[in-house]
Amino acid sequence: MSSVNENQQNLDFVRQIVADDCKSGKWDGRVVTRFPPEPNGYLHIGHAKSICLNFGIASEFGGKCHLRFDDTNPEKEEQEYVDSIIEDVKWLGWDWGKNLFFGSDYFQQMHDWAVDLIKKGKAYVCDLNAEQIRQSRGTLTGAGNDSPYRNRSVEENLDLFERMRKGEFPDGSRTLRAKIDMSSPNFNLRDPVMYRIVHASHHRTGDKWCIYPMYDWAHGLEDSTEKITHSICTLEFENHRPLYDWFIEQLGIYHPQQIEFARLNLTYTVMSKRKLLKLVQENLVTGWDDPRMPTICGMRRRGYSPAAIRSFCDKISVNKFNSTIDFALLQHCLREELNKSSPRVMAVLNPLKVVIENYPQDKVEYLDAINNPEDLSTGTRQIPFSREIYIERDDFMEEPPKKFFRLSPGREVRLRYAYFITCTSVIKDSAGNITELRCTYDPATRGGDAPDGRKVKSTLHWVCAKNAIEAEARLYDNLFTKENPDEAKEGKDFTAYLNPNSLTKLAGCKVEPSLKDAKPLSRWQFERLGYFCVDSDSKDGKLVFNRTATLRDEWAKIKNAGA
RNA sequence: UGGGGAAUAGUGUAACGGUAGCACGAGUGGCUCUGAACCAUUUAGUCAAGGUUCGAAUCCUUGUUCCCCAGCCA
Repeated sequence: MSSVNENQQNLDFVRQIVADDCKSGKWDGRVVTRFPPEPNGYLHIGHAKSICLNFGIASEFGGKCHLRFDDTNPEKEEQEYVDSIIEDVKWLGWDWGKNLFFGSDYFQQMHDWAVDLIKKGKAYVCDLNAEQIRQSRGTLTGAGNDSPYRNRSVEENLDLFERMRKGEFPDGSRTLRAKIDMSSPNFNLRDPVMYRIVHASHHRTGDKWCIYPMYDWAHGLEDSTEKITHSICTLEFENHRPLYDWFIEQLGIYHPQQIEFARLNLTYTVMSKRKLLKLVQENLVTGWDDPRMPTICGMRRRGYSPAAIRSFCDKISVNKFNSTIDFALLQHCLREELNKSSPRVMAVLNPLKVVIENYPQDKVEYLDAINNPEDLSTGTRQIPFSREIYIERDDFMEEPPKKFFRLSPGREVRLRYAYFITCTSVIKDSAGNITELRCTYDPATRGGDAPDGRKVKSTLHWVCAKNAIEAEARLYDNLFTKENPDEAKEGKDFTAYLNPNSLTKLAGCKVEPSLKDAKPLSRWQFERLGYFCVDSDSKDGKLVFNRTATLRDEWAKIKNAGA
C-alpha cells in the first residue's frame, strides 16, 4: 500500500476530490469505495479500469473498497457470473477482505424504506402498464402527464404495496413510483419506478420476493448502508445523480457522494456486455474466455499478467470525456511487464530442418542458456544440440534482399547459445519447395562467440530435432478489422467487421525440451518471436501455446515497407 | 427542440493566471548472442472568435463540435 504524498501533483480528478475531502475532514478521514458489478456477464478490461480506480484509491488513501454485487434483476443474473467476477477481481490482485456484499442482502431494508417514503407521501402505487408509463412520460421538450393513480391515499398505497409484495398481482401490472415531478427536464425525476413486480427466482433470495428494486432506488441505498464515501460510476449516470441524491435526502440517511468518470474504449474491440454476449451466443468466438476477447478471463488465458493490466489502467488515467485508447498502449504495457517477468525459451513455429554436415552423427551436447537476461537471478538452463536442428522458415531466404540479415546460401549466422553455421546447400522437393538446409558449423564458436573476433549479422533461434517437443501454437490478431467496430455502416452491425484472420492455428511447432512440464497459464518468451502462454487446452504430451503478443519486429516493418 | 456533461500533438494524459510537459505511436541514429530490450534524437497540440490581464490552455462572453437522457435494464 502506498500513501498519497501531500505534495504529489497530477492527481486525476477523482483522486483530487478524495484528497480534498481527506484534507477537509469531510468524511472524518474515511475513504470507502466500492466496485458494484451486476452479475449478468463476465468482467472485461473496461471493468478493470473501474476496479483499479476504486481499489486503487482505497489502497492509496488507507481506506477500504467493497466488492458488492448489484443483484436487483433476477431475470438476468446468475451465480456463474458471481463466481467469475470474484475470481477475476482476485486475479487482478485486489483484496476486499471481509467486505463482500450483495444488494439483495438489503432487500428488506429497502422495502422498509419504501414504506417510509409512502408514509411521507413521496411514493405511490401506479396501475399503469409499461407502455402507458412510457407514453405519459412526455418528450425531451414536453412535460409528462401525472399518472391518474398519483394521488392515492397513503393508506391505499400502503395496502397495495403490501399486496404487491405478497404476490397478489401479476408481473407488470403495477409499480411503486416516486412522486417527484412529471415536468422535470430530467427524465429520471419524472416519477421514476422504484419497484416492479417480477415473479422470478433470484439466485440468492430464491422466491422470497416478487417485487424487485430498480437500480436508481437500490444503488444509493446500498451505498448508504455500507457507509460508502465516494460512489464512483460511469458518465451515463450523471443524469441520475439528482435522483440518487433525492432518495437519500427524502429518507434522511447517510449520504455518499456520487462521482462519474468516462468508461474505457479501446481500438479494434467492442466493450459492451451486450455485444460480448452476442459474440459468445452466436459462436463467433469460442466462449467468454476466448483469448481474443477483451474479457479478464480471455486476457488471462491469452497470457496477460495482472501487473500489465494494472499498469495499463494506471497509465490511461481517469477523466470525464469519452476517449478511445490505442490498443498499442495496452500492448506496450503488456510487453513492458512480460519482458521483465517472462523466462526465455526457444521454439520454432514453422520448422525448417537443418543438417549440420560436419557435426558428429550421434553426438548430443548441452549448452548453457540464460533464462532471463532481464533478471539474471533466474539462472541458466542447459539445452541440447545435435547434428539436426530446426530453424524458423522465415529465417532463411534463398535470394535475400539487401536488409535481410538472416541465413542464406553461403552466409554465416549464429545459432543462439550454440555455434556459427554457414549454409552450404539448399534441398528442395520436386515442386521446388525448400525441405532442408545443409550447413557446416565452426566448432571454435561453441557457446556463440568466435575466438577470432569475427562478427555475424544475425542470431537465430533453433531447436534440436532429436529432443524437440511437438506443440501447437495459436496466433491471434485483432478480433476486428476496424478501429471502431461500433461505427457500423447502415444495415450492418459490429459483427460485419470481425477479422477472419484473428486466429491462426499452427500444428507441428517444435519447442525446446525444458517446456515439457510447462503448466497451463505459465508465460514464456519464445526468443525472437513473442510472448506465449500455455493454454488450458494443453494435455499431457500435447502442449498448446497462445501467442500473447509478438515482440516488436523491425524486420517486419522493413519487409512491409518494401511490399 | 428540453436537460445534463465535455473539448490540449495521430492517440492518451499533465500544467490549478507565470517556460505547454509526459507516455504511446511514428521517424532517425547508437548498441546488441533476441532485427527484442536498452540509449540518444526528431516529429507534432491548447475547438473558434472576442474580452479581462503585464501575462490566459486556465477567468468572462458568444459560437462550434462531440457524448448521455424518453427500460417495469444496470
